Amino acid sequence: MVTIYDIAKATGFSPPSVSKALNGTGGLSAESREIILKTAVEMGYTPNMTARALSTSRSNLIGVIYEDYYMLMGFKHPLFSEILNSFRTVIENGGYDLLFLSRTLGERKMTYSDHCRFRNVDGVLILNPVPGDHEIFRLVDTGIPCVSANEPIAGISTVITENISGAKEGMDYLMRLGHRKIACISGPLLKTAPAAMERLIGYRESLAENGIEYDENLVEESRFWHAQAGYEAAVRLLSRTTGFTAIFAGNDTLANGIKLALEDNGIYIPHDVSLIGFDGDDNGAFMTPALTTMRQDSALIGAKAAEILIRRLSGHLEVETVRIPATLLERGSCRPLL
Amino acid sequence: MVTIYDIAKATGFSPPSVSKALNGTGGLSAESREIILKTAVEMGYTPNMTARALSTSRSNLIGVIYEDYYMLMGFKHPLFSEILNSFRTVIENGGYDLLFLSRTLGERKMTYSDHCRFRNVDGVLILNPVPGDHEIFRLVDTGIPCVSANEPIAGISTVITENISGAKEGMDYLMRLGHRKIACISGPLLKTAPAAMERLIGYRESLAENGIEYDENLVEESRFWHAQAGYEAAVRLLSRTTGFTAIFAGNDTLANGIKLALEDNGIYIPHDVSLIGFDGDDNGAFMTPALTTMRQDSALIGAKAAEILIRRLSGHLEVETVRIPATLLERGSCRPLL
DNA sequence: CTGAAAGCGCTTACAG
DNA sequence: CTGAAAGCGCTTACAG
Repeated sequence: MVTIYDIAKATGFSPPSVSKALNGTGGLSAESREIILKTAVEMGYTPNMTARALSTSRSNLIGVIYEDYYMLMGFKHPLFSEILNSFRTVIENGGYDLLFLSRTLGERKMTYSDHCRFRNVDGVLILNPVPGDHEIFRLVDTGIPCVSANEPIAGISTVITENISGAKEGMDYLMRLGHRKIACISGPLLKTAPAAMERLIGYRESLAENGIEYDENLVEESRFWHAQAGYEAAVRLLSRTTGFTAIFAGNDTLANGIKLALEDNGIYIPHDVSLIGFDGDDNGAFMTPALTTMRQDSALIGAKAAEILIRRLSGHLEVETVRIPATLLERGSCRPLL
Repeated sequence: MVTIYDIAKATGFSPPSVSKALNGTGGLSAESREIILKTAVEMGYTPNMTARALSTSRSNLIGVIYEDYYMLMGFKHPLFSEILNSFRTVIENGGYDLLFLSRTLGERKMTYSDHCRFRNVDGVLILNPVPGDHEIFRLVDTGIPCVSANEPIAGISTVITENISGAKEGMDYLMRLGHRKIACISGPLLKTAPAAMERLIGYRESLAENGIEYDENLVEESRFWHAQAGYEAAVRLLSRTTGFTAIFAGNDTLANGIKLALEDNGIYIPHDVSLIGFDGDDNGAFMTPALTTMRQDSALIGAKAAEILIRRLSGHLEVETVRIPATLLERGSCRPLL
């Protein structure tokens, strides 16, 4: 392994001068720098980030909190994995590496903030925490630069989908197709993970604007976000009423479960009932008919989060909440009412 | 930030003694150790891995090569993401953290092996490389401990699905249902990523064992692994012949494209043609009918790969190839022939 | 059982 | 413009 001492010896300069040449810092004559850089390349020098991190206390490491408590799919999660993809691309272009934060180190328990100190992490992306986890707040309180994706957290910047207007837009689409009796099967209505609540607000706003009275008989809350929960919620809805021509689902996975429940009751999509989802999962394209849905721009969310965090790390302290619009992805699960 | 010097000062011991107590190394009286450990807890000490890594040249960092050149889904990839999930769990339990290896550092190009040196990575999981990438071989040649998942690489341990017998088992299932004219739409037949070839071998073995002649008219190679490629391959197949009652697909995503192509030609599954996939993607459960498939045990693959790498890092040098069986996942896309 | 010394590879003031 | 000194927090021989 070649070090700056080797380069110093080879060129006759001192280690600090080699360091300055390599980093482009400090005053150094252009020729000196050129000689040093050339020699470094010739000798196949690779900087040792561990040493640099120890002396500068900057690691260029970004911690990621990715737990996926609700879907238990981990990296398979259709939405968060996509956010992570684009986050990774942008953050790597910025010269940072990703490191997953966990609460254990071998057998030992540790906190996120322990892990950050342990690895000297520069900043954190809070992507997929356990909802309501107090450790997140404690981490934020340590003052380490954090950014959150798709979940608002007090005191730090957040990038999140325009859930309210997105849901409203999906409802407006159903309205344009002539639907008036529209059921809603929402995700779990938690304050700590407000997407479901926000989408329900959008549902109600659209009803109100279209002069339709809110009917709580048509609204059902699912217990989780997965397909099975959607199925069960749809069964509960159907046990009360079938007086609807369309269903607005809290997300795509729920929508799939809902579709199966309807089919088990002889109700077919889109012939008997129209169905719209939220997210734009790839899964929806595999359904027959393919699922019409409000697509979240996960790639943009991840990229924005990375940009904000990089800016934050270079001293930009302003806290901001960026809302990303959802867009209608028309496929085959909604039909116009005659 | 509290260091071992602070603990040394507080307890009256020397820094080396504190280090020994913390690491459980070297001779130290039980009482001394106890005092030191207790003080460490009281003072809220967290070890600084950067410093430790610099002095021991072990980072407890595992590099991951995850490129996904063929599906371009990144972490959304249904198979590799699942392998990564279980790998992450086991590797973290072993006291290691994950770090993604890339070929760029900010604007600078770098090799995987540069990145490993840069971060002082202890070992590498080769999960999802660009097929045929020479850099992989160069990395392996550096002697850094590597393990590969789902792709055999000379000189290092590999964990990989039993593609041949898995494919054969899927075919045998179709045979048991009475099918004799079975088409095959394989994935890209590359030597550098042999899954498709192995599954085709299984297809042929089953034919042979059942006394059926191989008919190349019934076999079509798709250009990629995604649904669109499956669609196109199915169109090519249909332009030649419709004389088959079942299709064996190279993977689940292809199967979905194949299904759409058949439907566009008025051929329905499973009524007119039975269809079996390979992988066990969640997507298959969203199809109507749900896709029958040979399920790869991704969770086991990832866990095994992590165990092997951990053993390798503790000095176990033996190179092994572990084959994991695929299992039949019966859903609704195959029907018995009367 | 315990500690003084040196070192891991780099950077940061500081002095010239 | 250039370099000698000290330090980042830890561990590893080595000596007592």
